Amino acid sequence: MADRLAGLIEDLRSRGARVTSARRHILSELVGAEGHLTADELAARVQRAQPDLHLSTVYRCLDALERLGLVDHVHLGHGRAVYHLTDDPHQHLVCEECGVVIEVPDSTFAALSHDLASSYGFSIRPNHFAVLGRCAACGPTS
Amino acid sequence: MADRLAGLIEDLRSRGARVTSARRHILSELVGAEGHLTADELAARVQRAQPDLHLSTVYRCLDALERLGLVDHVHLGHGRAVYHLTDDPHQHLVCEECGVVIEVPDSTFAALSHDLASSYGFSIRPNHFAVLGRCAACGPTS
DNA sequence: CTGCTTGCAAATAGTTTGCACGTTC
DNA sequence: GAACGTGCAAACTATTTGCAAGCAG
Repeated sequence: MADRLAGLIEDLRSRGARVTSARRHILSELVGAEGHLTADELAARVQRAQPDLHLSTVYRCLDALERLGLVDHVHLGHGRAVYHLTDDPHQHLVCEECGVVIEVPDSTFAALSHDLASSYGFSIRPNHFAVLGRCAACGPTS
Repeated sequence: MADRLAGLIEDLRSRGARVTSARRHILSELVGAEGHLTADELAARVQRAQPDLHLSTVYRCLDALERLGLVDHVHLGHGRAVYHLTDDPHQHLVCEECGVVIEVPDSTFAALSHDLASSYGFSIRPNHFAVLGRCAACGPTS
């Protein structure tokens, strides 16, 4: 876990981006949470250690990290986006009833991805879409 | 086409909802456009015939129509939602580069839907998610 | 006529931006 | 010390809501 963070920091540095306190904390929280954090949540968590970190800084950091390819975001339907690290590729199932987010391996979408490529020439962007529906606990759509 | 509109109006009436000028126009535009309209676009089109129709009314109408099951909306990633009629079920592929929306039949997702149901007990909500990626014209993710 | 609908203005949520100051390399 | 990053306030976009007036049933 500490190794993973160290690797990410190293990535940052090696691509010529500056390693700041805000970025270090944000990456650290993302590693700790294993993804799925909104900008809000991320700000709240980092602020426990660094109270004057502003929400807009979180957005700018995430934007920079995304541009560098370390982070990606997914829109979960009703506005708010969640951010996660790009290593450990996965897709998201979101329950519209209870809001739970289930991670599923990329391989689940391999067949679909292939079909869409051959039928429509369309390339799915990995890690960047959420599938909406209802989870097992909430039962099928009534 | 006129028949389709008449059927929708009838649906409205039979479920006890009031048939207003705003609702009639909105349904008419949705039929004419074959879906994929944002609230903005919808307002602009209806305003050609009924200039004082307010955007908030469009949202309220769409909300009512959605509650009645005639209309559904999809979030295309960066905020704005598009609305479409619920008959003629289909899914949406959205190109992140050029924004084009490609409709594909529900059947394309049948296998995925089945897999997710059996592996995770998760029921995909039909017609309510968009798949992001890149269209044939824009080429695969660089 | 009674309540569902609408127009309008103002509020909200999520995110972005301008600018002056602080920090990293 | 030059360029990049951050804090803060204000702008912006998409959508929702309160309220008084309007129209459908």
